[in-house]
Amino acid sequence: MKLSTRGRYAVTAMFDIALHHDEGPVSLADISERQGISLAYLEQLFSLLRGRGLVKSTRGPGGGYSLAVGSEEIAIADVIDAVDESLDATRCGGSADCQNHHRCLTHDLWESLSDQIRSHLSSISLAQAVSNAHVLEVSSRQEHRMSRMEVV
Amino acid sequence: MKLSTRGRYAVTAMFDIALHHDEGPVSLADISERQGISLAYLEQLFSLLRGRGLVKSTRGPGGGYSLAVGSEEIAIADVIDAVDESLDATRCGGSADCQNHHRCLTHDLWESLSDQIRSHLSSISLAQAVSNAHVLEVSSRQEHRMSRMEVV
DNA sequence: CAAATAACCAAGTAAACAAGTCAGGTATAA
DNA sequence: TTATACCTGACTTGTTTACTTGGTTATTTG
Repeated sequence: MKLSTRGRYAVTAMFDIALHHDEGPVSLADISERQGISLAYLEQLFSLLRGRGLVKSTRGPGGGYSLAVGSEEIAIADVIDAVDESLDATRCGGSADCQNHHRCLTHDLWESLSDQIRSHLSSISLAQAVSNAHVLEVSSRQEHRMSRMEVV
Repeated sequence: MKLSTRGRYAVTAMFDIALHHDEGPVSLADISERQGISLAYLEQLFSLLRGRGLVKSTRGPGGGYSLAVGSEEIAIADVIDAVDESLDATRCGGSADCQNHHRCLTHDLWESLSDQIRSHLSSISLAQAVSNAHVLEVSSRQEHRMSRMEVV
C-alpha cells in the first residue's frame, strides 16, 4: 500500500459521493469542480474503483457514480488499495534474494509496520470518516475537541 | 514521512552498524558488501545521517561510521526522517488553498494517519528492533512466536 | 429522432523522484 | 608516502505521478 496523492484523490472523491449520494448519482464533472481534481484523471481512478465493486455507474444525462454498497461497508483501505495497484513487491520476497539474515529481519520489521497501517485504515469506514468530518465541521469553533487530530 | 527503499536502506545500514559496533567503526564498504547496497549510494545516505547527529565518522584506514549515541536512543523514525527530507508539503497546508470544507477534512484524516505512523516508528528504538531481530533469528525454528509479525 | 450528457477507453506527455553512477576531492593510520 | 575510507557534487537512468488528448458508447431529454 502506498500513500500518495492518488489515494488522497480517490478518498476525497468517495467522500464527495458519500456526502451527496442522497441526491442520486454524482457526476465526475461535479466532483471535479467541487474538489479541484482533473476530470480525465478522475475517470481513470473511477475505472479502478468500479473494477473493485466500490462504486456503480449510471450513464447518460443525470447519470454519474454512486456507492455500490453502504458507506459503512467501505473501508478507507479498500479505496486506497483500489487505485494503488501495488502488490508491494518487496526486495526479499519469501527469503528469495537474502544475502544474510539481517536483510530479512529489517524486511519483517517493515512488513509488520505496513500491516499496522493497513489494519488501521481497514478499521475506518467511509461512513465513520465522513461523520467524523461532520462533527469537526460543526464544532470547529469550539476548543478542547481536537484530541484525535493533534499534529506534530 | 515517506516509506521508500531509501528509508529501508538507511535502517538496514544502521542495523548493520548496531550489530557490529563492538568491533569499532564500520566501513561503508563492509555494509555495502554485507547488505548489497551500492557504496556511493550509502555515502549519500550517511552524509544525511551524519548531518542529523545519528552517526559519527572516523576517517582513514580502519575508520568508518559508528553510532553517535546509544542504539536505544535512536528511533526508527529518526533514521527514516534523516534520509527522506520530506516536510510532507500537503496540498492544503494550513487551510491555504481549500476550495471547500471537504478537502480540508480529508487532509486532516490523512495527517492524523501519518501522525499514527510517526508515533509508532518513534516508539521503536534501533536497540529494540535489533533485539527483536535477534530473538526471531534464534527462535526461527519454533512455532507460535510470530504474534507481532503476522502478514496479510 | 437528434442532441446533449456523461460514462468509458487508450495512448501519450511533462515533471518529479528514486536509485545508482562517476569523478573527483580530503583526512588519517600504517 | 601510500592505501584507506570518508566526503562532495554532478550526472544518468528508469519509474511513477499527475495530467492531457482524442476519441467511443450508452442514455436521457426536447
